[in-house]
Amino acid sequence: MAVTKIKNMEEFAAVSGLSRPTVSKYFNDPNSVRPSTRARIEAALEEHDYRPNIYAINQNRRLTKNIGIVVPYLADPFFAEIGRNVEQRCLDAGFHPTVYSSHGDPELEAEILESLRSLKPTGVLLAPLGRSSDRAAIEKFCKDVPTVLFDSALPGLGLTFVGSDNPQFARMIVDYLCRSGQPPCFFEMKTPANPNANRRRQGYITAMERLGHEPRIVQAEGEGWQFEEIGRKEGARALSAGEFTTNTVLCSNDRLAIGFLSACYEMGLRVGRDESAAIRVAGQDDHPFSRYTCPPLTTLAQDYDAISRSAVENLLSIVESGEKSENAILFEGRLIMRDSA
Amino acid sequence: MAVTKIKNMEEFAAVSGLSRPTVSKYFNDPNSVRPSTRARIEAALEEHDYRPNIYAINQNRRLTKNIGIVVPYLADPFFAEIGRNVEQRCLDAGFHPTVYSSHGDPELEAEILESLRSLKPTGVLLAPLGRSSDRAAIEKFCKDVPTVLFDSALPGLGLTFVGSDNPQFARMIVDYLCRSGQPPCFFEMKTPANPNANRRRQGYITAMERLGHEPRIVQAEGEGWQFEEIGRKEGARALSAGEFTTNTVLCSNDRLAIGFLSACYEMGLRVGRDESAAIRVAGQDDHPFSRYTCPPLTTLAQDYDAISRSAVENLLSIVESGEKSENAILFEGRLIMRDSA
DNA sequence: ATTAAAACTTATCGCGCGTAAAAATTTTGT
DNA sequence: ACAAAATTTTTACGCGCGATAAGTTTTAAT
Repeated sequence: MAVTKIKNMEEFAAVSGLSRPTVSKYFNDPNSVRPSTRARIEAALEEHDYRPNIYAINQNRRLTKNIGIVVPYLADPFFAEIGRNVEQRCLDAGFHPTVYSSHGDPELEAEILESLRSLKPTGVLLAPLGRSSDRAAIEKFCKDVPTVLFDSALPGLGLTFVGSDNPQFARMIVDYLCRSGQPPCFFEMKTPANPNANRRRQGYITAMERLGHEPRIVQAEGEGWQFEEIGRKEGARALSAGEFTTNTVLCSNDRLAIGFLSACYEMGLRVGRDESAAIRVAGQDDHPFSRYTCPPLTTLAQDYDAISRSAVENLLSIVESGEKSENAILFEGRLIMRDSA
Repeated sequence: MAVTKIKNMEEFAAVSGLSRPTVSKYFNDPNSVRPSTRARIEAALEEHDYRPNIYAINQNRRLTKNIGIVVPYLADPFFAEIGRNVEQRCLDAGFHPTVYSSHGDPELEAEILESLRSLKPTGVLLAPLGRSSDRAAIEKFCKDVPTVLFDSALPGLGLTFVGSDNPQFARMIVDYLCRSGQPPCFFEMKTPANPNANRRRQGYITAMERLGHEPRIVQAEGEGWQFEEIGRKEGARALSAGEFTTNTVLCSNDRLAIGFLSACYEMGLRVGRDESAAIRVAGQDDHPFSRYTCPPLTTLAQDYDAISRSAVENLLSIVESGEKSENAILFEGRLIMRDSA
C-alpha cells in the first residue's frame, strides 16, 4: 500500500521514474507508450494506487469518455434490463456510462439532457418518453451531442434509431392467435405514453385485415406509466361492458397484460389456451415478470440483446470513425409461447 | 437566445456587468449576493444560457455537490423505486445524485465505490449487496467518504444504517397468519443474498415460539438474484416433497413469493384465504408487482418513504452540521391484506 | 448626516492535467 | 555499427474556476 500519498500526476511520475507527459500519455492510451515503460507505470500503480483527477482530465479534453444513457422509466424492469445491457457494453468499450431515468416526466427528461450537456459526453443513448417528450428540447440537444435513439423513435431526430419492428410483432402474434383459436381483440391505452403503441395498433389492424378478420380495438382510459393499474381497472370495466367480441385479447404490451390478467382473476375468468379456459391473453415485450404471471404470459419477445448491441455499436462507430449508418435499424420479435394463449 | 457565445465565467460576468468573483459567489449560493445583483445575473442568464463548467468547478472544491446512490440490483423494481425516491430527495436538497447498480456483483459494487471515490462526492447512500459484499473494500471506502447504509446493514460500517425492523415484520405477519388460520411455514433461500433474510428467519422463529407453535423452515437452493425463478423451481419441489406441514406459507420476500405463486399455479393449487383455497401465501416488502399477482399478494409493506427520507436526512445532517445520529434507525412494516392470505 | 457593515471590484494565485514543440535519448532495421 | 525511426524528457502554456486579500462602493443603522 501507499506509504507516501500521491496527490497528483507529477508526484506519481516521480515515483515511477518517468516524466509527467509520458504518464499522461499512458493514461490516455496505455498502448501509446513502450511496453517497458508501461510495465514500470503499472508496477508503480500497484504500489501507490494513484488515479488521475477526473475533473482535471475532463476540463482539458473537449470530449470526455462519458456516455449518457437515458431511459423513460427505470422502475419498469424492461428498461432496467435494457439499460443494464447497454451500460455493460459501453463499459466493455472503455467508456464511462451513466444511466438516468426520466421517471415518466418530460420536464425531467429535458433537464437530464441539459445537465448531460455540461458533462460533455462523447455520445448519448436515449430512449425518449415518446409522445410527451419535449421535442424541441431533444432536437436542440441532438444538434450538439451525438445521440442514438432506441426503443422509441422520434422521427427525424438523432443519428439513428434502433428498436423493434412493431408491425412485424403484431403480424406474428396475430397470425399465431388466429391459427390457434379465435382472432384477437386488441387492448391498448387510449393515449399511450409510447409511440410504439401506435405502430402496434396499426400492425394489428393490417394483420387482421390480411387474414380477413374484422379488427376490434378496446381502449383503456388513463395517463402515465402505471400500466398495470390501468390494465387492471380498465380491463375489468371493458370485460364487464362486454367490449371484447372474441375470447382472445392481445395486449399492446406486457405490463398492460399483467394488469389485465389481474382483472380476469378478479372476475373469475380462467385464462389459458386449453378447453376449460374462458379467455386467452397475450402480451408484447417479454417483460421479465411475464414468466411468472398466472398463467405464464404468451408474448412476443423484444430482442434486448440485439437492440442494445446495435445501439451501442452504432453510437461508437459514429463518434469514432464518423460513419453514419441507416436511419433506422429494426429487429424482429420472437414468439414466446406460454400458457396464457 | 445567445447572440454572442459565452465560453466562460469571465465573459458571462462581462455581459452581466459584474465581476467574476461576484458571479462565482452567485453560482455557489444565489442568496449570498444582493437581490438586485442576483436579478441582474438571472436576467443575463435568460439571455445567454451560460452554465459554469462542471469540471472546473469540482476541481477546485474539495467537496462537490455530488451524491452517490448505490443499490444492489436495479432491475428489481423494489430497488428502482427506493432509488428513485432517494434520488428525488437529494435533488430537492440541491445536490447532484447519481444512481448506480451493483447488478448483484460484489466486484462491480467495489468498482463503483472506487470510481465514486474519484468523483469526490459529498456523501454516499449505499444499499450493499450484503452477504457477498467485499466488506474490506466497503470499510475502506467508508473511512474516506461519508456513507449512510440503507436496506441492508453491514454491522460496524457506515455512519448510520436506515432500514426496516425485520423482527417486527415477522412478528406482525406471523401474528396475523396464526390469528386467521393455520400457523405459517417459512419459505426462504438457503443462502440468501441479503442479510435481512437471516433476521426475518429469526423473527419468524421467535414469533412462532411466542405463540407456542413449532417453527417450520423450508429452504430453497440456488444463488443469485433470480428470486422468482428460485421460488418457482424450489417451491414446486418442496410442494411435491410435502415439505410444508401447514397450508400457510410465509415467504422471506415478495419476489420469492411471486415465484412460489407461479409454482402453486403450475401444480393446480388454488391460493387464497377463503374456504375453497388449498394454500395461503404471504410475502414481505410490498413489491410494486405484488398488487398484480393472482391472487394479489398479502404482504408486509416496507416504509419506502420513511426509509428514503431518513437516509437522506441523516446523510445531509452529518455532512452539513457534523452531527451524527444513532447507529441504526429502523422502521416498522405495515400489513397489506390482500387475497393470498 | 455620519459611520459601520455589507457587498462588490481588482488583482493574483493555484488546482491537476492536456497539449505542443524542441531537444535528448533509446530502439530498430540492416 | 550506424543511420533512421520511435520514444521520452524538458519546458512552457492554457483550461475555467475557487479562493483570498486589499481597496472601493453601496447599503443600512443610528
